[in-house]
Amino acid sequence: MGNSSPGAPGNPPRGSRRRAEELLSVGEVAARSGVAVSALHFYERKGLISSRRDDRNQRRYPRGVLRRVAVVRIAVRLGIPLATVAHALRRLPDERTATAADWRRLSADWRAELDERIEQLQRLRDDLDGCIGCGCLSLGRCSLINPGDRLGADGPGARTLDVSLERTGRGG
Amino acid sequence: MGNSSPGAPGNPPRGSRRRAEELLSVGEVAARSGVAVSALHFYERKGLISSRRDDRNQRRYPRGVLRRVAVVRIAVRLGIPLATVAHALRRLPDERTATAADWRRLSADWRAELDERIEQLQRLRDDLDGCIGCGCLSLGRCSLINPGDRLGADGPGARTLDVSLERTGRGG
DNA sequence: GCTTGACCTCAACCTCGGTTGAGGCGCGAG
DNA sequence: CTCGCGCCTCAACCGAGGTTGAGGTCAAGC
Repeated sequence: MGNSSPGAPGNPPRGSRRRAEELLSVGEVAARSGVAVSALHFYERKGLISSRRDDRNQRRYPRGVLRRVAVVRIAVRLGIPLATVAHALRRLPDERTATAADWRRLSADWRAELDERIEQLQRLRDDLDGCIGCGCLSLGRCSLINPGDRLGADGPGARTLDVSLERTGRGG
Repeated sequence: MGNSSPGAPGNPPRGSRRRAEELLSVGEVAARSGVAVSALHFYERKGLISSRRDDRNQRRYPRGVLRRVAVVRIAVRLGIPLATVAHALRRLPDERTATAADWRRLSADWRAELDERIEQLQRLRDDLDGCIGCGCLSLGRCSLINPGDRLGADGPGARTLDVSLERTGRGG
């Protein structure tokens, strides 16, 4: 990132002053969105955005792409996997630039996700608070942990640390 | 995971009934903590836990390792990088099994981290709420996004989407 | 006395969200 | 004419957090 000035000296909208319908080059999108060109390519491969090509095979984006990119960045920050975002965005028309209702649906969905994640963290925090209170991340009593330490001195073992919350979803 | 029954038929605490000072085999730690053996090896490589070896070169863990593992799992769920956790845990004595004060310090630190992360998500949520209200993830007005879409029709470009929050810390 | 099972090591592979680099095209400026 | 840049493609790599597999040791059990 951090190359030339805006306005892209060289090629983009040859012989026209900027207009509402104007198409953006990848560099312009990068500059305006703050997202690296490489990331835009990546998003395109992942089906998060799409482009037409001009006579020189260069990507041309309708301005609506800025919204999409913004949405993608937000989703990433919310911890939503790109595949999920791609799925959601695929229901939007490529060209229609998406209606208010489209975005409303997405943002409402993510709001729910966010709520859930916040709640999980808050539960975790409350548990942690209990532990600070007792001063030991108290095994055996603590709701965060409950392996067989003091408790299971000889018991039938295999208590997992599983503390509700399954959203980490790793393991490949 | 999900192999044999607890008690590890084969080798572990040969010829002794379980006692408080007893050392655990890696399989036992795995069973009791719910963490895969491979992950325990991994944690050891990363300096999160440590083991002694018995006469057969097999890992033997003091029971305190269960606490450490629990703490590691919690930290992972909090989104704290293992390197950070390792750093924190390195200040604890390997053998001393850690005092209440040790854990208190850690949990207080992480509580602060957690608070911060919760706040970030809440800010995000509030912003998202505004967007649901206006129905468009409203570019140009929205505090989530502010690229040069309707606003910057010809302006000096390069508004990034940067929305406060730097803690995602990616980019390798 | 062979199999089974827990353990060992080391190396390779996985997903996710990208970045980096090599090699090439085409255009406009100097 | 050459330079530089904006773009193109494709492939490799990064770091995090592990998992998987190959190849070997050792003690117990049938």
